Amino acid sequence: MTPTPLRKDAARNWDQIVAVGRALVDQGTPLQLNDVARRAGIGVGTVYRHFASPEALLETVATPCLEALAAHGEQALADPDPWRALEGFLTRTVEAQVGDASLAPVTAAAEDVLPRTTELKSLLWSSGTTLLDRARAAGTVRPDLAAGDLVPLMCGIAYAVQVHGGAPAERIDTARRYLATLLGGLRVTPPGA
Amino acid sequence: MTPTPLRKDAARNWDQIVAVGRALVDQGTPLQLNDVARRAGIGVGTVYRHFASPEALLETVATPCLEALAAHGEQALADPDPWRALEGFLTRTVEAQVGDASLAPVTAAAEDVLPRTTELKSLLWSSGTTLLDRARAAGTVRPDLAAGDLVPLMCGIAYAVQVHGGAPAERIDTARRYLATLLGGLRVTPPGA
DNA sequence: TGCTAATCGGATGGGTCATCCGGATGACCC
DNA sequence: GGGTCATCCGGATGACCCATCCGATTAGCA
Repeated sequence: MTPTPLRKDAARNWDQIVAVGRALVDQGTPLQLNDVARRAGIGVGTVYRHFASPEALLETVATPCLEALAAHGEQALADPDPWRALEGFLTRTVEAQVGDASLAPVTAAAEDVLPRTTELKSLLWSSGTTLLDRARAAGTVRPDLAAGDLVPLMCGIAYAVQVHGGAPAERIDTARRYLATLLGGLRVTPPGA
Repeated sequence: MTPTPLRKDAARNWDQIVAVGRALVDQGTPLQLNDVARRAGIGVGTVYRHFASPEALLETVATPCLEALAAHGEQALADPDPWRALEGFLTRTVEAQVGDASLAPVTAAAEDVLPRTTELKSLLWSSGTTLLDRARAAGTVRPDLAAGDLVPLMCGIAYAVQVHGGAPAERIDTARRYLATLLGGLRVTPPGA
């Protein structure tokens, strides 16, 4: 799977670049490869060789979180309650998007630059689609909601939280409130039914 | 109100610039003043004198639509049915955001560059707040939704529609579906109650 | 028609971005 | 342990985009 195991110094620099990228993302600074190189104490050429574009670095930074989400998505399929499974899936996904700034742009992007990202997103959407289909078949969600609506709605919630602003702790609370509102609109039959 | 009535050629150029800006916005091209000048057949300096930044031009382009929304907002206050008034207000606002690409960035921006924009947004938010408060007092909306949530949620819907993509006609349909879902989550008592 | 003040509009300087190539270094084999 | 080679490092470099400034021009007015 790894065509060339990467030389020792190259691997060290790779880690360094990703670490700086993660730090920049966390503090909300837009990724500029020239800037990343300066902060990492590494030549500009090295950074551009490892990551052809800021998007490539961003996707790399987001990969671990995407992997966790994809894993949780597959695991949610085991839940016998269709509505609870969908609810948990959406909750976890939205909270991850709000908590990790690298996720929102990657999930909203129509095109990916890393194959791994495409693969993970495909897995994640596949889980979401199945969960939504199951819930619809059980009659617990609006029938006019298609699988293609799942991603936009989650991105919309994340964006709404961003527009609302506030401290990180407050933002998670906001996200939960917005998601609860949306879920209330998604659900057809009351929870007690 | 108009400190200096603007010279004839200056007014002509102003109109020309706004027209080009409107055209660019409609076709989804990001506003670059240098580019606007070239397309309008006008010197770069002239464009920068009329509009200090791309945001200023964007806000100018969006102003007519904002004025219409603000007018409708005040008019909605006359509706005796609190829920129907709020519903109509949100519907009109979201549809305008989806139909006019200049609106979304302006409404989502925390800071404005034109005083007129700030004034119109303030009017609009004021109407929205009143409508929401009235609906909450009537017990027809979730009690945990604050006035500050109105703008983020509408921007979130508009963003979700954008992520969903598709042709303009399809986008309005998508917007209506998303808004219906959100409204279903907002409402506490069924419409017939 | 001539004067004045405002406007026009391109040439110009600063800044950012991505690339390229000579020097250096790690990996492998003898 | 030493030599050879492929790979990597990293800053200097060129191209591009943006915003400003000032000489030339034109509209408004007596």
